[in-house]
Amino acid sequence: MVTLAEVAQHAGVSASTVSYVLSGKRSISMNTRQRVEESIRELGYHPNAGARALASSRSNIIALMIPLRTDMYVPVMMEIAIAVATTARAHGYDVLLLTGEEGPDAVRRVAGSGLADGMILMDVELEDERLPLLRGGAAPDGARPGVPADQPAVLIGLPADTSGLTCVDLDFRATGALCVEHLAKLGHRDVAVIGEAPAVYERHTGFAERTLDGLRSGARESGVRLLHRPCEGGYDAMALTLARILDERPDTTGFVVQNESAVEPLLALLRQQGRAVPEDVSVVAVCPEQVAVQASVRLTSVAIPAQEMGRYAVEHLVAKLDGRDGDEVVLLAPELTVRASSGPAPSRA
Amino acid sequence: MVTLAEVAQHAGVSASTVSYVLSGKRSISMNTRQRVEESIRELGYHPNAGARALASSRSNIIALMIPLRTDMYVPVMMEIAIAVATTARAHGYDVLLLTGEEGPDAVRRVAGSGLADGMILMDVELEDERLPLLRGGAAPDGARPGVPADQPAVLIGLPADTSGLTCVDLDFRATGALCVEHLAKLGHRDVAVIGEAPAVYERHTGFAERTLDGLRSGARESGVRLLHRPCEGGYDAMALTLARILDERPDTTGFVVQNESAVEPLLALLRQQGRAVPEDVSVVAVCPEQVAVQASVRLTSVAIPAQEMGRYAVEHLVAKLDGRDGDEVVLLAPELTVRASSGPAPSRA
DNA sequence: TTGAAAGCGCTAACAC
DNA sequence: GTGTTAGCGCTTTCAA
Repeated sequence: MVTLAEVAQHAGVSASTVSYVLSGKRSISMNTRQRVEESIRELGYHPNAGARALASSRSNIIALMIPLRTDMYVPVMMEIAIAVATTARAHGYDVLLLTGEEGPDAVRRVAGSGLADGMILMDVELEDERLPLLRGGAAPDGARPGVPADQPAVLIGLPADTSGLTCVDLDFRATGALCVEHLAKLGHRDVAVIGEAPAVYERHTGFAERTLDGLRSGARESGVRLLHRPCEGGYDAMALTLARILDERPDTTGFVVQNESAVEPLLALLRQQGRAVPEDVSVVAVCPEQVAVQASVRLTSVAIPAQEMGRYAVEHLVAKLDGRDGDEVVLLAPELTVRASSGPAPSRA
Repeated sequence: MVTLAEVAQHAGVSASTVSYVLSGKRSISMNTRQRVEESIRELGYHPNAGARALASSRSNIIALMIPLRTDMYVPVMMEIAIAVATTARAHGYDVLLLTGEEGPDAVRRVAGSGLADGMILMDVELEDERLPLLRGGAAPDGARPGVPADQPAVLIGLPADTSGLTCVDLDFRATGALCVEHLAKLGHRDVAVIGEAPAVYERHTGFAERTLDGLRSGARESGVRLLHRPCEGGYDAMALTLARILDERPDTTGFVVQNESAVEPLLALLRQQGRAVPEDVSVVAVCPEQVAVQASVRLTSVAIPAQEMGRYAVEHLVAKLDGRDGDEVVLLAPELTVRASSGPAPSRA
């Protein structure tokens, strides 16, 4: 293994000079810099991560905590993870992948061991157990043992109480409102919402409830009747859900879907029943762009900006680590793209 | 920050004793052990990862390199990643997430810096650029600069030349054979294969080509006529592909699909054309279990054992790191589950 | 069964 | 613009 000392010797300079060439923290003469860089290349030197972390108290690693379950938004998760990894690298950080499995312990472990300099949490619940560990130093009375004052973190998602936290998310409230408004403007009076699996609501994931809020208040304002039904993914579950909906509200002409794995089943079922999209019924989806354009009917949809969220999260975290940035809640504005699945409500029979 | 020295002082023992309590590398009296453990708990001590890595030359981190592109198998990737993370934790390792973006440089960087003790590579191409860096110490003439003799690694996927490498994968050749044989036994004589996107073949990803091999040799043996068409995901692409297939081989009654995002479109299109599944045509898929059971017709399929591959990869890697295991190629036997999408070929008109 | 002490490879004062 | 040096917190001989 090549060490910094060996590089220094090879280049005929001191160890610190090599270190400073690498970090750029002090000015180096043209000549010296070149000799050092040449030696580095020639010897194939790579700074030792452990030694660096020990000496500098910075690991240059960001931890990303992803949900263990895969009952929702798998492609979104993946896209976020990739965006996080890519953006992190661009800022000189590597990414440590944690699953939700360990829960709050993972936060303690990673923060306590200095494994990562900061963390990004996905799938945040409204009252998330991990949050107390992350909130800025305001410990009520004295330090809690084993809990560092303040672990720099960014949440992707919005908990109930955001004080002392930095969060990034799509504005799901506005998203919900936008969806009903679109349908209302087209003359739809009865709208059904096909939501995530019941489990998603039960664990009080913020985004699902906030979308519902937005849908409801939007419906109130535009005089639309709303019916909300959670739905497991897949064809069979969707068939049952749809039957129930049409049973309770036969006049339903608008659908808002927030469940990727219900999209295609819904379209297939509507086709089977002879309900044309968008002539008889309109469908608006909240889903990744790719799902919307690959569906059997190109879907009017609000895209989930996965990449953007991942990028934002990293950039805010890096800013925080550099002391350039404080707590902040960023809600990305939803954008509704009209495609082939929504149109004017049919005139009543 | 709590250090080992502080714990030692608190417990009234030496630093090395605390270290040995933690590592279990030498026997400690009941009494001492308990005092130390008590101090650790009381002070909320977490060993510093950097210091540990520096002193022991082991980071206890496994690097996982995932593909950057998301043109295929997203849920599979995700499932593997989660399985890797979970299994790694169970063995005391954390997981560093690398994207394919950096290519071979990532291997050099991670290996050279001692950031990770070993790596797991996904999406391996037949002639992968990263492989020369991983192959066991057999450098032809002298060491190559910057390349450690042997970076412990496990591939998920199979390159053309597996010498000096450890690999885990589904036996895609057998998978292909199994699929045609199933259809052949049911009396199908014309089978069409709907494959991955052309890009997947162009970059010579092993699994796609090996599946095709298996399909072809299976077809030869059972006297089945085979037509293979790559296909981008989505409804429109599938429509075109299907039209071409039925144009060239109107008697096609069997389909093998190896492209998740073509499955549902195919089923919808067949329905639209009045071809009943499985009465008129049979469909066999190579896809994750979840996709098969959630489809609009429950699919006869060969499952992609994502979890199992992830787990295997970690366990082999850990064994290697402990010097318990050498190079090895493990091919998991495919299992075909018969569901509702395949049945006897219709008698010829 | 335990302690003392020498590093691991690097960073960042401090000195010139 | 460059060199010297004292740690960073842990592991692991060596010695008792």
